[in-house]
Amino acid sequence: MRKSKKEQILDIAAKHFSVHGYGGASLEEVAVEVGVTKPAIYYHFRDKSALYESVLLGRLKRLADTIATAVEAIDTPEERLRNYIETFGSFLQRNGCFAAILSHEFADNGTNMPDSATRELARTLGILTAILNDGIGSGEFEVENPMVIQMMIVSTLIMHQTTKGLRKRVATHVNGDFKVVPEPDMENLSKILARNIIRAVRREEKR
Amino acid sequence: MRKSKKEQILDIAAKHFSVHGYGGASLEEVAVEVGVTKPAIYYHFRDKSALYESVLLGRLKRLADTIATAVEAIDTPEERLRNYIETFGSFLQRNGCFAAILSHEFADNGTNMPDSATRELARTLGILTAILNDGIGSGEFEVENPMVIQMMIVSTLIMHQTTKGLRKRVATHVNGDFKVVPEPDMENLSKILARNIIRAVRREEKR
DNA sequence: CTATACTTACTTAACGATAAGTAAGGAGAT
DNA sequence: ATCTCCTTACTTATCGTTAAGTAAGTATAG
Repeated sequence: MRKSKKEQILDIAAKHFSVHGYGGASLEEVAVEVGVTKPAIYYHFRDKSALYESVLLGRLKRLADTIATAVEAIDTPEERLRNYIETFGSFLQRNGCFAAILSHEFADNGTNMPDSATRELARTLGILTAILNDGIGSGEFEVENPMVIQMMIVSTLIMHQTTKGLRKRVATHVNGDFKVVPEPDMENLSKILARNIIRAVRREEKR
Repeated sequence: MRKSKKEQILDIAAKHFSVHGYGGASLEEVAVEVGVTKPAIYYHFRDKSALYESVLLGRLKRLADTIATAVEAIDTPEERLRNYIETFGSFLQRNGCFAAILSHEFADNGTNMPDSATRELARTLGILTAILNDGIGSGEFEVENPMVIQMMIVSTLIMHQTTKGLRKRVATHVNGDFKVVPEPDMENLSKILARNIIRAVRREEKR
């Protein structure tokens, strides 16, 4: 069965928000790509911010749910941490526009984020905090400041996805004589990141 | 001696670009805050993109220079890596608007970045790549993919600076029963980050 | 079975605000 | 008299948003 106009608007809008951010996205352009006129959007959504909230909140809810169910079955903090990072990464990969939307939101310091969205974000980050605290409590982890580990994980995953084009341009100017390492795809990145994070938090005496 | 109008425009524009990004910043608002009219900006700069390039390039050049001179005197890869991260961090702290401008640029995938700017960014990142490769060559480091380490460092430093307000809002919704760790300031963050990164890249056998 | 009433899902047209950019002119110093 | 550094006044384009109208479908009453 074909998608309803409302679903199409949500999909196309997500794409435009991810490329241009909330302020930069044009409802006119969204409407044209959907094949309707601009006021048709206003029939389905109260205003631009309501459309944005709908786009953002759905993805944030699914992210938190996906991670929560993926992580709950696992026993050891180390494996839960690994799973958290890899699940986060594969979610970003499966939901193409999502990382870029978050990226814009971070750059804007959350100016256009409704409270409902920060709530879901808090849920996602809370799971990570719990994992880290578990590991610290059991003596498996040694963490100076969990927030720093959070930033290392979340910002790396999101930035990797978002800055793909920019990195390609930057690589043009690299005049190193060393071999260029191939760009990891999202799945590889999250696995490598997970290993690096675990090396950083694992207790020294245990190694 | 007082600042010239041109310097004032550059300063105020940097602030506006950092808050709203390239597309979101209004030259009218910049002009009002400087105390001139909009065409006065066009007297000093060809157009909006030229003003932006001037703002961005100056900072990127100083960043690369600052890091290059800070790092060159140091011998061991580990200490050079630590110094790179801490110098990067303190530069971001001293240049308030810079992290947010970069953050917007990353979110936009470098759409508004002139080639001159990607060149300087490549210089900054090239120094880091060289340090990592040195450490790998001498057997002190064990790195799966240097690009991942790069992302972990750069994105964490920038995101920490940029998302301060958002993190505060998110923290409101955290319903954990564990004690809340105090937010590290930029100096502490870069020190903690440096220690974490070094734990991640230091060779296992050497520990 | 059909006329009436109402809803759904839009379109056309236009509003006020604001954006980047420009042409022309003027004040003040050299 | 000319150069520097602006201002006034404007154009063109686009933005989010709203008002008003309409074709098509559905539920209901007679």
